[in-house]
Amino acid sequence: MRQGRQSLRVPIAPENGIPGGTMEEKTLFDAIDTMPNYKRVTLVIEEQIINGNLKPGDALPTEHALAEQLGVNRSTLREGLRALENVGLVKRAGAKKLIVSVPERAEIAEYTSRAMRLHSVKFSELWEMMILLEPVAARYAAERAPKEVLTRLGQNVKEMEERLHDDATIIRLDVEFHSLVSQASRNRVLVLSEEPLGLLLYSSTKRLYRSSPRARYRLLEAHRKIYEAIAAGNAETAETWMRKHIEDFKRGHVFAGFDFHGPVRPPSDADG
Amino acid sequence: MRQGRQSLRVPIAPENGIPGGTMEEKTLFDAIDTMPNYKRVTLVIEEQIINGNLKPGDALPTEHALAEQLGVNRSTLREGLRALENVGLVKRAGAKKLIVSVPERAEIAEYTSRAMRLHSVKFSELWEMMILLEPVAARYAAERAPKEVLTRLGQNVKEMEERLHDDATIIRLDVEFHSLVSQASRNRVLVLSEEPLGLLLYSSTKRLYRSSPRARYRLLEAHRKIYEAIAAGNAETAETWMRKHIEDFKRGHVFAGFDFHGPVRPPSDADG
DNA sequence: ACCAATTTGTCCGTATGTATG
DNA sequence: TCATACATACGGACAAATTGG
Repeated sequence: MRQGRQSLRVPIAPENGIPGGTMEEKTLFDAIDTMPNYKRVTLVIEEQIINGNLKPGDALPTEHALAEQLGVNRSTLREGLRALENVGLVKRAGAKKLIVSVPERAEIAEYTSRAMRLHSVKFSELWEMMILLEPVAARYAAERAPKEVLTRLGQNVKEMEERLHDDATIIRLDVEFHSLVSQASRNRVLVLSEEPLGLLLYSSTKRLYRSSPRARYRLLEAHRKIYEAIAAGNAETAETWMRKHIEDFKRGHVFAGFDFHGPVRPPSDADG
Repeated sequence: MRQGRQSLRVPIAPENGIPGGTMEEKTLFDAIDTMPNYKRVTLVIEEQIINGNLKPGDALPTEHALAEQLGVNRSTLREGLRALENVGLVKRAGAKKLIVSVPERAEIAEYTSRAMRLHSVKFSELWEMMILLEPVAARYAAERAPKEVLTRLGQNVKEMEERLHDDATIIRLDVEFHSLVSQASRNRVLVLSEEPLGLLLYSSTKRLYRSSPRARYRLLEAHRKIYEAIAAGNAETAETWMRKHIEDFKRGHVFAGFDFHGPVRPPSDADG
């Protein structure tokens, strides 16, 4: 294959004179590459981003220019770009040009939660992680929460008070609350580990609050206590309440008849 | 744009009669879409995978067939496919056909660790997460380790004994050891959260063992103790030793003159 | 082991809507 | 307003590799 003879002029892209065959005549030139050019495009650009030659915010050359520089056709180049785009390493800035970017929290969380769902992780696995992360996040939050996150946390609680009977909203707020707590911990690794959990639980949580009318009051009360503890800088209390909250969540889950050791349900239908 | 008038024949792909403008003349047709077709291709296929209509292992139709079904040009379809390929949702099965797949542990870890690195997370953030996850992983491992993982753990320790002075190897084994412990915990969420940490620490760990000759002995000793505790089913001991191990790691790191609150270094040079 | 059909990888040329100057 | 540049999208083409007889 490869009609146009010009291959990528990149460090590791040999001219590939020997068509990647299945046999080896000599062990001299043992085995190598044969990687579609579109993939090489992805790799070289990715590399430039990772090693810092291309920094987030930098605008990429036009497709035409890039294609010419790399010595591939624009179609080929585009295939390579799409791959990067989908991973969040490049992004459109104004319909026109592409800029280098860093995958954002939300994207990462979505990617991870999807992966977990596809692996059919069990509710128990998820919960074990929650009971581990959330209380500590609350503790750190009480110790270090930035003012603006604290403010948003307060708004979150208030909004939940006001819209306590709007199912879709309280679940969104619930996920957001926990995300905010982790953000308040000022530990981005913690945030990136916590956020996918909320997304994964989205659907089962929805079913929970639909089936148990009193659950939402307990939810609100817990959030309020946790928020107050964090706002007061009381690490112990924040952690303790969060732990209770997570344990309560499990009880509610089991009580509502869900299988603790069953797989987390896919978000299937009606999850706007 | 969009020369060929035929848009995707998918649930949520409206014929898009109104060119996506920036103004709205009526609130009647409020706002929507205007999404490149290649992206829709990505989304529809992704959706089919997530909701289970396409199961891992299933072979996708040929590009020609797919393009026809979706009503787009093959080039467009390919762009959409590349995006999926890069995220691990589809994969090549023998140069010819694409099969649906689930992103594997390794891929997910790589993606996540790259994202964390691009976010310039600090060593302190990483370490806080380690001191949280690793001891618990060790505890669970002691309680539930499957035999084969236990075996691999033993092999890991033995191999480290034998190749204690091969820098590249001990670091690989170190990362592997912790990954194995998390796998032994039988909690895949834990695994997916733990693995990226090891990858991120790769480079700084390497520098650590180069600069501190005695560190590797402490490393081996700790791994041995942890392994024995896990093998004996002694949860307390396993957890305790792991905690010591992680704290020791921090001490070594600081002692070697690294900035605890500095960013984790990029893997830059020489990281085979 | 060879041939024929299929499929992928790659390229070219072109049309069109949109944004920028 | 108009011209230009650029991204999206299409159609057609062909070489190489695979697959099935």
